[in-house]
Amino acid sequence: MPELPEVETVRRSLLPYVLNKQIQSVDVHYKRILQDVSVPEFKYGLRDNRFIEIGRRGKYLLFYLESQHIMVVHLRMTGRLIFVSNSQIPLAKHTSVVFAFSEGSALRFEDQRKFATINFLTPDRLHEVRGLREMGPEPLSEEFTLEVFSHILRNRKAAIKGLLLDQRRIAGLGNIYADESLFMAGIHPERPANSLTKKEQERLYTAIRTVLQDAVDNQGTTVRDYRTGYGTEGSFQNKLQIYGKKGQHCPQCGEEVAYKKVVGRTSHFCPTCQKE
DNA sequence: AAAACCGCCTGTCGGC
DNA sequence: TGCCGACAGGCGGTTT
Repeated sequence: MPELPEVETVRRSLLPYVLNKQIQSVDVHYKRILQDVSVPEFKYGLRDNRFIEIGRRGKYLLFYLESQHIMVVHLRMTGRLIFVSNSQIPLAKHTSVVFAFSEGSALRFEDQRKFATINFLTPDRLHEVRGLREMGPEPLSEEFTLEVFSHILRNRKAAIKGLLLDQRRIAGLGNIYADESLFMAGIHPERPANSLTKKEQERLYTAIRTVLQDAVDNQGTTVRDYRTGYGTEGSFQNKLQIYGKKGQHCPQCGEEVAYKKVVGRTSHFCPTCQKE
Protein backbone atom coordinates (compact mmCIF):
# COMPACT_ATOMS: atom_id res chain seq x y z
CA MET A 1 0.00 0.00 0.00
CA PRO A 2 1.74 3.19 0.95
CA GLU A 3 5.04 3.14 -0.88
CA LEU A 4 7.54 5.97 -1.16
CA PRO A 5 5.31 8.40 -3.13
CA GLU A 6 2.35 7.90 -0.78
CA VAL A 7 4.45 8.27 2.37
CA GLU A 8 6.13 11.36 0.94
CA THR A 9 2.73 12.81 0.09
CA VAL A 10 1.46 12.18 3.60
CA ARG A 11 4.55 13.92 4.95
CA ARG A 12 4.16 16.99 2.76
CA SER A 13 0.41 17.24 3.22
CA LEU A 14 0.66 17.09 7.01
CA LEU A 15 3.45 19.67 7.39
CA PRO A 16 1.28 22.79 7.23
CA TYR A 17 -1.30 21.34 9.61
CA VAL A 18 0.55 19.62 12.42
CA LEU A 19 3.85 21.42 12.87
CA ASN A 20 4.34 23.48 16.02
CA LYS A 21 0.90 22.83 17.42
CA GLN A 22 0.67 21.98 21.07
CA ILE A 23 -0.33 18.37 21.63
CA GLN A 24 -2.95 18.45 24.33
CA SER A 25 -3.54 14.72 24.73
CA VAL A 26 -3.05 11.38 23.04
CA ASP A 27 -5.56 8.53 22.99
CA VAL A 28 -4.34 5.06 22.14
CA HIS A 29 -7.17 2.84 20.93
CA TYR A 30 -4.97 0.01 19.72
CA LYS A 31 -2.08 -0.60 22.12
CA ARG A 32 -0.13 -3.02 19.97
CA ILE A 33 0.66 -0.31 17.46
CA LEU A 34 3.31 0.84 19.98
CA GLN A 35 6.49 -1.18 19.46
CA ASP A 36 8.93 -0.12 22.12
CA VAL A 37 7.06 2.11 24.49
CA SER A 38 4.23 1.68 26.97
CA VAL A 39 0.96 3.55 26.57
CA PRO A 40 1.60 5.78 29.62
CA GLU A 41 5.14 6.61 28.50
CA PHE A 42 3.91 7.43 25.02
CA LYS A 43 1.10 9.66 26.24
CA TYR A 44 3.31 11.38 28.76
CA GLY A 45 6.07 11.85 26.19
CA LEU A 46 3.75 13.62 23.76
CA ARG A 47 1.62 15.70 26.09
CA ASP A 48 2.38 19.43 25.81
CA ASN A 49 4.97 18.54 23.19
CA ARG A 50 5.07 19.69 19.53
CA PHE A 51 6.04 18.14 16.21
CA ILE A 52 8.75 20.45 14.86
CA GLU A 53 9.61 18.56 11.66
CA ILE A 54 8.51 15.52 9.68
CA GLY A 55 11.11 13.50 7.83
CA ARG A 56 10.90 10.42 5.66
CA ARG A 57 13.23 7.50 5.07
CA GLY A 58 11.95 4.85 2.65
CA LYS A 59 8.42 4.12 3.80
CA TYR A 60 9.03 5.42 7.32
CA LEU A 61 7.88 8.78 8.62
CA LEU A 62 9.91 10.45 11.35
CA PHE A 63 8.11 12.97 13.52
CA TYR A 64 10.68 15.10 15.31
CA LEU A 65 9.49 16.51 18.60
CA GLU A 66 10.41 19.63 20.50
CA SER A 67 11.59 17.38 23.34
CA GLN A 68 14.13 15.80 20.92
CA HIS A 69 12.23 12.54 20.87
CA ILE A 70 11.37 10.99 17.52
CA MET A 71 8.12 9.22 16.71
CA VAL A 72 8.78 6.70 13.94
CA VAL A 73 5.71 5.64 11.95
CA HIS A 74 5.27 2.88 9.41
CA LEU A 75 1.87 2.68 7.72
CA ARG A 76 2.36 -0.87 6.37
CA MET A 77 -0.69 -1.93 4.35
CA THR A 78 -3.63 0.18 5.43
CA GLY A 79 -2.34 2.83 7.81
CA ARG A 80 -3.56 6.39 7.36
CA LEU A 81 -2.60 9.63 9.06
CA ILE A 82 -5.41 12.13 8.67
CA PHE A 83 -5.59 15.66 10.01
CA VAL A 84 -9.03 16.84 11.07
CA SER A 85 -9.60 20.49 11.87
CA ASN A 86 -12.46 19.66 14.19
CA SER A 87 -11.96 16.81 16.65
CA GLN A 88 -15.73 16.49 17.08
CA ILE A 89 -15.96 14.64 13.77
CA PRO A 90 -16.80 11.00 14.61
CA LEU A 91 -13.84 8.61 14.65
CA ALA A 92 -13.39 6.13 11.82
CA LYS A 93 -14.00 2.52 12.76
CA HIS A 94 -10.37 1.44 12.86
CA THR A 95 -8.77 4.37 14.64
CA SER A 96 -5.58 3.34 16.43
CA VAL A 97 -4.33 6.62 17.89
CA VAL A 98 -5.59 10.20 18.17
CA PHE A 99 -3.28 13.15 18.76
CA ALA A 100 -5.43 16.04 19.93
CA PHE A 101 -4.08 19.56 19.52
CA SER A 102 -4.92 22.36 21.94
CA GLU A 103 -6.57 24.41 19.19
CA GLY A 104 -9.29 21.75 18.76
CA SER A 105 -7.90 19.96 15.72
CA ALA A 106 -6.39 16.49 15.71
CA LEU A 107 -4.16 14.05 13.88
CA ARG A 108 -5.73 10.61 13.57
CA PHE A 109 -3.97 7.33 12.91
CA GLU A 110 -6.35 4.88 11.28
CA ASP A 111 -5.44 1.33 10.33
CA GLN A 112 -7.90 -1.28 9.19
CA ARG A 113 -5.52 -4.22 9.24
CA LYS A 114 -3.57 -3.14 12.33
CA PHE A 115 -0.14 -3.85 10.85
CA ALA A 116 1.09 -0.29 11.21
CA THR A 117 3.71 0.50 13.85
CA ILE A 118 4.91 3.38 15.99
CA ASN A 119 8.29 3.61 17.71
CA PHE A 120 8.96 6.39 20.15
CA LEU A 121 12.57 6.98 21.04
CA THR A 122 15.49 9.34 21.45
CA PRO A 123 17.84 10.01 18.48
CA ASP A 124 20.64 7.90 19.95
CA ARG A 125 18.30 4.89 19.88
CA LEU A 126 17.05 5.36 16.32
CA HIS A 127 19.23 2.48 15.12
CA GLU A 128 17.07 0.12 17.19
CA VAL A 129 14.45 0.29 14.47
CA ARG A 130 15.83 -2.43 12.27
CA GLY A 131 14.00 -1.52 9.11
CA LEU A 132 15.46 1.96 9.32
CA ARG A 133 18.94 0.83 10.22
CA GLU A 134 19.17 -1.58 7.29
CA MET A 135 17.46 0.66 4.73
CA GLY A 136 19.02 0.91 1.28
CA PRO A 137 19.60 4.19 -0.60
CA GLU A 138 16.82 6.67 -1.33
CA PRO A 139 16.04 6.24 -5.02
CA LEU A 140 15.24 9.92 -5.58
CA SER A 141 18.36 11.20 -3.83
CA GLU A 142 21.60 12.23 -5.49
CA GLU A 143 23.49 9.44 -3.80
CA PHE A 144 21.45 6.92 -5.80
CA THR A 145 23.51 6.93 -8.98
CA LEU A 146 23.51 4.44 -11.83
CA GLU A 147 26.81 3.25 -10.41
CA VAL A 148 25.19 2.51 -7.04
CA PHE A 149 22.26 0.75 -8.69
CA SER A 150 24.57 -1.32 -10.85
CA HIS A 151 26.48 -2.39 -7.76
CA ILE A 152 23.26 -3.50 -6.07
CA LEU A 153 22.45 -5.80 -9.00
CA ARG A 154 25.93 -7.27 -9.20
CA ASN A 155 26.26 -10.96 -8.37
CA ARG A 156 22.60 -11.34 -7.48
CA LYS A 157 20.88 -14.03 -9.42
CA ALA A 158 17.51 -13.67 -7.68
CA ALA A 159 14.53 -12.26 -9.61
CA ILE A 160 14.88 -8.54 -10.23
CA LYS A 161 11.38 -7.94 -8.90
CA GLY A 162 12.29 -9.37 -5.50
CA LEU A 163 15.37 -7.21 -5.34
CA LEU A 164 13.37 -4.07 -6.12
CA LEU A 165 11.01 -4.92 -3.25
CA ASP A 166 13.85 -5.53 -0.78
CA GLN A 167 14.08 -2.38 1.34
CA ARG A 168 17.65 -3.22 2.34
CA ARG A 169 18.71 -2.82 -1.31
CA ILE A 170 16.60 0.15 -2.39
CA ALA A 171 14.28 2.17 -0.17
CA GLY A 172 10.64 2.82 -0.86
CA LEU A 173 9.52 0.60 -3.73
CA GLY A 174 6.51 -1.68 -3.21
CA ASN A 175 4.50 -3.88 -5.51
CA ILE A 176 2.89 -1.12 -7.57
CA TYR A 177 6.01 0.87 -8.41
CA ALA A 178 8.16 -2.22 -8.88
CA ASP A 179 5.75 -3.41 -11.59
CA GLU A 180 5.44 0.04 -13.16
CA SER A 181 9.22 0.53 -13.22
CA LEU A 182 9.86 -2.88 -14.78
CA PHE A 183 7.23 -2.20 -17.43
CA MET A 184 8.66 1.20 -18.30
CA ALA A 185 12.10 -0.38 -18.61
CA GLY A 186 10.79 -3.35 -20.63
CA ILE A 187 12.21 -5.92 -18.23
CA HIS A 188 10.53 -9.17 -17.16
CA PRO A 189 10.06 -9.37 -13.35
CA GLU A 190 11.68 -12.81 -13.14
CA ARG A 191 14.90 -11.89 -14.89
CA PRO A 192 17.89 -12.67 -12.68
CA ALA A 193 19.16 -9.32 -11.38
CA ASN A 194 22.71 -10.00 -12.58
CA SER A 195 21.55 -10.83 -16.12
CA LEU A 196 20.59 -7.26 -16.97
CA THR A 197 22.73 -5.68 -19.64
CA LYS A 198 24.27 -2.26 -19.06
CA LYS A 199 21.53 -0.75 -21.22
CA GLU A 200 18.80 -2.51 -19.26
CA GLN A 201 20.30 -1.41 -15.96
CA GLU A 202 20.25 2.14 -17.21
CA ARG A 203 16.65 1.88 -18.42
CA LEU A 204 15.51 0.42 -15.12
CA TYR A 205 17.42 3.01 -13.11
CA THR A 206 15.80 5.82 -15.07
CA ALA A 207 12.38 4.14 -14.91
CA ILE A 208 12.49 3.83 -11.11
CA ARG A 209 13.29 7.50 -10.69
CA THR A 210 10.83 8.66 -13.32
CA VAL A 211 7.94 6.58 -12.01
CA LEU A 212 8.51 7.51 -8.37
CA GLN A 213 8.88 11.21 -9.12
CA ASP A 214 5.78 11.21 -11.32
CA ALA A 215 3.84 9.44 -8.57
CA VAL A 216 5.00 11.96 -5.96
CA ASP A 217 3.92 14.76 -8.29
CA ASN A 218 0.50 13.10 -8.48
CA GLN A 219 0.06 12.65 -4.71
CA GLY A 220 0.48 8.89 -4.92
CA THR A 221 -1.76 6.03 -6.00
CA THR A 222 -5.12 5.36 -4.37
CA VAL A 223 -6.17 1.81 -5.20
CA ARG A 224 -8.27 1.50 -2.11
CA ASP A 225 -7.14 2.62 1.34
CA TYR A 226 -4.46 5.22 0.80
CA ARG A 227 -5.32 8.87 1.49
CA THR A 228 -3.23 12.02 1.79
CA GLY A 229 -2.82 13.75 5.15
CA TYR A 230 -6.05 15.61 4.68
CA GLY A 231 -8.07 12.67 3.49
CA THR A 232 -8.06 13.10 -0.28
CA GLU A 233 -7.16 10.45 -2.83
CA GLY A 234 -4.00 10.49 -4.92
CA SER A 235 -4.27 10.56 -8.70
CA PHE A 236 -1.46 8.35 -9.97
CA GLN A 237 -3.91 5.42 -10.25
CA ASN A 238 -5.04 7.19 -13.43
CA LYS A 239 -1.54 6.97 -14.85
CA LEU A 240 -0.77 3.33 -14.06
CA GLN A 241 0.38 1.47 -17.17
CA ILE A 242 0.48 -2.15 -16.03
CA TYR A 243 -0.27 -2.61 -12.33
CA GLY A 244 -3.78 -4.00 -11.80
CA LYS A 245 -4.39 -4.29 -15.55
CA LYS A 246 -5.12 -8.01 -15.52
CA GLY A 247 -7.48 -8.85 -18.38
CA GLN A 248 -6.61 -5.63 -20.19
CA HIS A 249 -4.17 -4.91 -22.97
CA CYS A 250 -0.63 -3.56 -22.97
CA PRO A 251 -0.72 0.17 -23.70
CA GLN A 252 2.34 -0.22 -25.92
CA CYS A 253 1.69 -3.31 -28.03
CA GLY A 254 -1.88 -4.40 -27.28
CA GLU A 255 -0.85 -7.83 -25.97
CA GLU A 256 -2.89 -9.17 -23.07
CA VAL A 257 -1.34 -8.27 -19.73
CA ALA A 258 0.18 -11.25 -17.89
CA TYR A 259 -0.50 -11.86 -14.23
CA LYS A 260 1.42 -14.26 -12.02
CA LYS A 261 3.05 -14.65 -8.64
CA VAL A 262 6.69 -13.66 -8.58
CA VAL A 263 8.58 -14.02 -5.30
CA GLY A 264 5.21 -14.47 -3.63
CA ARG A 265 3.73 -11.24 -4.94
CA THR A 266 1.17 -10.69 -7.64
CA SER A 267 2.91 -9.24 -10.65
CA HIS A 268 1.62 -7.61 -13.79
CA PHE A 269 3.69 -7.41 -16.95
CA CYS A 270 3.49 -7.53 -20.72
CA PRO A 271 4.88 -10.84 -22.05
CA THR A 272 5.81 -9.15 -25.32
CA CYS A 273 7.40 -5.91 -24.12
CA GLN A 274 9.01 -7.61 -21.10
CA LYS A 275 10.64 -10.77 -22.46
CA GLU A 276 12.00 -13.34 -20.06
C1' DA B 1 23.55 -15.65 2.12
C1' DA B 2 19.31 -16.15 0.52
C1' DA B 3 14.89 -18.18 -0.40
C1' DA B 4 10.54 -20.07 1.24
C1' DC B 5 7.12 -20.04 4.50
C1' DC B 6 4.14 -18.12 8.30
C1' DG B 7 2.04 -14.71 10.99
C1' DC B 8 0.01 -10.36 11.92
C1' DC B 9 -5.43 -8.33 10.93
C1' DT B 10 -9.76 -6.97 8.49
C1' DG B 11 -12.41 -6.60 4.50
C1' DT B 12 -13.78 -7.86 -0.12
C1' DC B 13 -14.63 -10.68 -3.93
C1' DG B 14 -15.69 -14.74 -6.65
C1' DG B 15 -17.41 -19.35 -6.73
C1' DC B 16 -20.65 -22.56 -5.30
C1' DT C 1 -28.57 -15.22 0.55
C1' DG C 2 -24.83 -17.32 2.81
C1' DC C 3 -20.60 -19.66 3.47
C1' DC C 4 -15.69 -20.33 2.40
C1' DG C 5 -11.40 -19.75 0.63
C1' DA C 6 -8.27 -16.74 -1.69
C1' DC C 7 -6.38 -12.53 -1.77
C1' DA C 8 -4.86 -7.44 -0.76
C1' DG C 9 -0.24 -2.17 -1.61
C1' DG C 10 4.37 -4.76 3.96
C1' DC C 11 7.57 -6.74 6.64
C1' DG C 12 9.64 -9.45 10.67
C1' DG C 13 10.81 -14.00 12.28
C1' DT C 14 11.94 -18.74 11.59
C1' DT C 15 13.24 -22.56 8.98
C1' DT C 16 15.46 -24.65 5.09
